[in-house]
Amino acid sequence: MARRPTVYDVAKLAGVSTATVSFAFRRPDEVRDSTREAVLQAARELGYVPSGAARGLARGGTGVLGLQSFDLLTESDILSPEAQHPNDGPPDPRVFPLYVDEVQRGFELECRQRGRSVHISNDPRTPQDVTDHAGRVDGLAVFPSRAGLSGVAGVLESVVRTVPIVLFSMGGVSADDAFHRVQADNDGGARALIAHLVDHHDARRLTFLGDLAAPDYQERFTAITDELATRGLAPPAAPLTTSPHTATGDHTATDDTASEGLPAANDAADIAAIITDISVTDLPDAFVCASDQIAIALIEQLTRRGVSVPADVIVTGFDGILASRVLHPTLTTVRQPMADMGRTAARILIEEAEKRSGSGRTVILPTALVLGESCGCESITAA
Amino acid sequence: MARRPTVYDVAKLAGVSTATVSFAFRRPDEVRDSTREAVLQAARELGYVPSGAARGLARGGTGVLGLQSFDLLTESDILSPEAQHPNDGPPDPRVFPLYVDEVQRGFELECRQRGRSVHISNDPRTPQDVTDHAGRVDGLAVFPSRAGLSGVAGVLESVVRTVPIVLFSMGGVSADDAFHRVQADNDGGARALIAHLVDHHDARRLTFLGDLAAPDYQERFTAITDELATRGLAPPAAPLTTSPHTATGDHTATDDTASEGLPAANDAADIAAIITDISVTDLPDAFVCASDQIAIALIEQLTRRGVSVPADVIVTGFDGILASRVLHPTLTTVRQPMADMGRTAARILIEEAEKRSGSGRTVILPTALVLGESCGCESITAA
DNA sequence: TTGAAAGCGCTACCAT
DNA sequence: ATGGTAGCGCTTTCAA
Repeated sequence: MARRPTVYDVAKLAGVSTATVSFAFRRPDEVRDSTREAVLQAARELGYVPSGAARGLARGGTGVLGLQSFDLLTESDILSPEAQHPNDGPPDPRVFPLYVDEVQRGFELECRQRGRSVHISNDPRTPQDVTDHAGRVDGLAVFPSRAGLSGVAGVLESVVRTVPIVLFSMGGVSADDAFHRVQADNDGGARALIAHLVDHHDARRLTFLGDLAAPDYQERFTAITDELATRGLAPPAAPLTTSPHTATGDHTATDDTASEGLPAANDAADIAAIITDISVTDLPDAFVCASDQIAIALIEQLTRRGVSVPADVIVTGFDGILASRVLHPTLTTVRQPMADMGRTAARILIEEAEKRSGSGRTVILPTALVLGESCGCESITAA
Repeated sequence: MARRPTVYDVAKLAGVSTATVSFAFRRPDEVRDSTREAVLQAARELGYVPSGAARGLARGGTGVLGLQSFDLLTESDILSPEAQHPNDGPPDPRVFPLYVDEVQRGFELECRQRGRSVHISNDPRTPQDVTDHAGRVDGLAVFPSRAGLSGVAGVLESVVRTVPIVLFSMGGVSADDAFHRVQADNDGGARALIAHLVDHHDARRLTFLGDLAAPDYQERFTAITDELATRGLAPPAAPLTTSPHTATGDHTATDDTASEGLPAANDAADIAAIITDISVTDLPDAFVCASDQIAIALIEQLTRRGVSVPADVIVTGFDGILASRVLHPTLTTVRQPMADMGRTAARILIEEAEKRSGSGRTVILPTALVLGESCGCESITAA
């Protein structure tokens, strides 16, 4: 493949200046027709592809929005081995699309509509990864992740001073900073769920499943506890306490070295262990899971051990991902408006990239209780 | 938000040269510890985020791979109005994830694994859009699309001379060029499907549904026709003939002006019209659809008009998207290894970005017949 | 180990 | 309408 031709090459071949070449492309109507044609012709002839880097440099600002995704592979850790096909295989809703995927899709759709392209970057392993990615975009949307470790999150504090950043699902953190936030109404959703479980199913002994290090999960847990208290009920059992390491998604500049040497935190593994250890002989009235994925993995495990849902015990999820509707039993869960969250984030980034206001906005989107078979509200129609 | 600090700012604050700043980041071990610390400290203090553009320019080559996606919105055109929620709503497998989404996911996963980030660009509307996007990446993967219109596809011929490009699902086109191709074994899959329909269900009168302008669809149609001929049967009826405009995904440099003024081709609309017009009184033995989406829309329409599948007529799909497994009746279809296709494309691009060999590779991945309820092979368990 | 300086390819301002 | 040209911010020899 040949060296990429440049404006100079095109200019020479077309017998014009580089300025004219640039204009021919960017301001077609400010160039005489014949000239423009000559330039375009020369460009085609040379296979000229303008360097995005050079352009971005010269103009300052690329029309690109970034999405800090994270390693989806570890997401399936709580699933039974069969579900973890490494390569291809039939579509499995337990693996895709998940929460992140739906949010990402909304983000992409909005960007598409507003003429922006999307830059998807890996789970950052070092602070450098973060700055490198941030340096390529006009704004960055970030999912919470185990990146809270090793100072990766801390760097965001620094980055946000020059690049607009919106944090997904990071409620509960000091909102008095430059970060923008987009989150779901965990509180309202969790309360509605508990109200249903208690008032309608007379559930009293609940067990909560989920790593409280995740801001979202923590919010849900708190709301659940409070809503139970309101009814004079005891807080839910929560077998998983906050991990010793810095909280998932925590982005405060905490002592990095403390967690630097830790093995990658893996709440999936923790959850998996707990699910496996659950006592089948002493079941609560309901397992209230912090996410649909956890609920699904739990049901799978319970079923395997002869416990039937919802006959023997109620199980609820949270998120409302596709799998919660197409697997059986369908999940009683709280749906987050994922696509909307993605779209909102993109919108904020686009606006903010221009206004450059200093303080962060927070948008909380409504959630909705969705009744399914796993609480006994719908009859199970198929296996 | 402050002006983005540059190397110069950091250099000055740290009391070193810009070269040292650069080294401190990119070659940490070639800089004295104390110096490096000073630089890092200064950088943090300033909220320094290195410009990706500048870096890309200076080094030539960004670690980014591009994916030319296309406007998913029009994809749902053949669905009943209810399915076309503009914003959020419960997850609907008829809308997501589709073929492109699964391929995209594979592409992303592979990139993630190989340390590349992904640049997702919109459906190009002008040749410029194509070059602009191509100019930002080290390699580009492209889906077939209506972009064949208005010369958008033609420009790829020019672009491929300087940027590695892999074409998805574009079989049947002259393979003697610089394009790399990743496609599914349409021929084998279609033949297996026909063999099943004819040998097992004794189907003889078939109707094919799908715009033959799509290379994939054309391949399937040809294989179907041939396989039927092999059995001494008549070719399938194909109510939709090739559109008058340049073929979808066609990237040969055809006369642009001819199609320039045309309204955006919309095979979805064509299909929708045909589906609506289908005579309920003169049904074939089976409707062999070019894609799962078409099959699903068809079944929806048939059901609405009192025709039951598979009791009254058999319907088959192609692709094996998630919806084909979770809706009822489940589809008898041919599955493409979508994630693998995406991964393969990424792999090719990464390798090729280095080797820069001149000629294109073509990889054909295997397909697999999947039996479902829509041909009567499985009993329908739920509505 | 660190500094000076020459680009990388494009845009945009100032002339003409 | 077109040309000359000074940067944009970073990397990378080459010297010191």
